[in-house]
Amino acid sequence: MSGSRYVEIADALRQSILDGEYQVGALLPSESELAARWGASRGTVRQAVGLLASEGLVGSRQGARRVVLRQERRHSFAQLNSFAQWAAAMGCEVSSRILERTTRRASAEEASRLGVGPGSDVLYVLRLRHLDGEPVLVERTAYTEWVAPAVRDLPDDCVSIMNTIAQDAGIVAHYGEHLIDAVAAGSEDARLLGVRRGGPLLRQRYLTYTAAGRPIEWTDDRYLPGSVAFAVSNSAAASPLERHAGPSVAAHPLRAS
Amino acid sequence: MSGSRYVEIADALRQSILDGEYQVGALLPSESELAARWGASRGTVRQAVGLLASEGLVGSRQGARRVVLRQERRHSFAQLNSFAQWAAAMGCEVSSRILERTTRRASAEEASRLGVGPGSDVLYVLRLRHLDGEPVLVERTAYTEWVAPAVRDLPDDCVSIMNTIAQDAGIVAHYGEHLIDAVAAGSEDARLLGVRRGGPLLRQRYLTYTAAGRPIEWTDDRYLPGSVAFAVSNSAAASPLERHAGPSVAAHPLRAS
DNA sequence: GGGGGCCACTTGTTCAGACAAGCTGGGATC
DNA sequence: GATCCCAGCTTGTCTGAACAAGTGGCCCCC
Repeated sequence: MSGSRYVEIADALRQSILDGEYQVGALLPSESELAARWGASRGTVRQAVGLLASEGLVGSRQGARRVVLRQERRHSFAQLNSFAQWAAAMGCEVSSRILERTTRRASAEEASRLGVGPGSDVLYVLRLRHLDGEPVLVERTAYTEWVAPAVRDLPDDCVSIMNTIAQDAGIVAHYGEHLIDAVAAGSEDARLLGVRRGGPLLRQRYLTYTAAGRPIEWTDDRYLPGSVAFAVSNSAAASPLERHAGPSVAAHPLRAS
Repeated sequence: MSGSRYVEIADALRQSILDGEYQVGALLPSESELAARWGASRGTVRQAVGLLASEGLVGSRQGARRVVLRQERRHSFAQLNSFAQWAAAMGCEVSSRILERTTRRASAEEASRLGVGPGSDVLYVLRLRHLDGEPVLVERTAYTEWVAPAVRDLPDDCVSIMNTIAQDAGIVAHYGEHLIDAVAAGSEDARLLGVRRGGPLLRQRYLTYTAAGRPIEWTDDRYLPGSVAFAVSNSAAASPLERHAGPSVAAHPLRAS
């Protein structure tokens, strides 16, 4: 693993922070010292600490040593695409059941989001997902036509559709755009989640793409309030240096259209 | 803008994308070509495109040219701290009114979040904020004792407390941690926002720090549903396996504690 | 025509060195 | 004793070079 030296260094530093070797508020060693200690160049060390900064674990100001901001682990935004992956990482037992699976004409919004013609067909899937046995999430997804064959024959209790079609059909979600807001529970939501109609639900709608920028699916997730929250760390000086890394994430409140 | 060379290059590229010179799905020039065109080294160009990637505008895969993912502007997560700044950038008229301002003992949660003793005082501020004349946000903030003097004497209609205390007292929020979920409107929320009690509200709670990691405030914002949504772009880059994160921002659904 | 392999191109990673800009602490000064 | 200034440290930016690894297209062969 670790194909990369800077990931290796970042992993070690992260572990030191998580283990409490560096307390919150403590100063990290200087880049030169870390470079010497690891036998790497300063540029490589900067990629490593840049990774940690992007995770919100450490902060930095020009001229002063880097500071430890947190000692808890945060998972990547990359996992925002996968409820199953996130739940597994949190140590929760997750299960899912597909309640409906039909091919139908795309709605105007679906067609627009997925970038297909208004008359195109999509595969509509309704799923109810549980966390530790409790129903917490109603998921409504529209898959584009070219993805549909990979999804059509999956078992109803498939835990992670994303993972499965990635392995079986080589369809990997590389990018995602998410819209998060609150919405009143509809009658179907209320019945499935066991809440009162009109009560608050946390809604996450998202579009995923392949690495080449081809849309895969448009999903509407509705969470039981209190079961999950979205956590975000940000930094004013968030200038992503050479790190390519990844996942970059840009976000901000948007006016609902 | 004076800033740095790579910011200058990023600004120019961003403008080209926004202007439609590069359409969604189009390929950007290679790094070498950009470097030659700008008379900069490849490293500097990589910093520039890394910035765009962190904004979700472009994506990249090893071996293939960078692709344009979007042509709309997205603001930085940095503005997540400031409703006023964000609204201004969106071209909306924003106004605020402080309805209550009292010094009282910190609640257990406030003390814990702000890292102060359970007996400490905080300055509690209740604000109602409008967008284009409509009330959309109820804001409840607890300021730590050392910040309180800068906030105590602000006028009731101060549009941006963050900006004002940054200019007047030099207190600048450098980092932030945000928790986003949905909650039922309480009776005070319902009265102020003009919704039914128990109806859905989008809640954003956040803690801001100075550059040195010192907590400034703990805030509970409740938005009228439909008035705003949070938008997030993510990219599952480099690491084929799980873990480590994104760049400028790390976030993910968290189980509410 | 279809399949396979080769190759040029592009991005990812790393290095070593240089200067600019901001911070900190200690010493000199008032 | 309080204040100011500076020298040294640390992070931010930039250069030029090199190799590794993945992509895409072209060409050849079957």
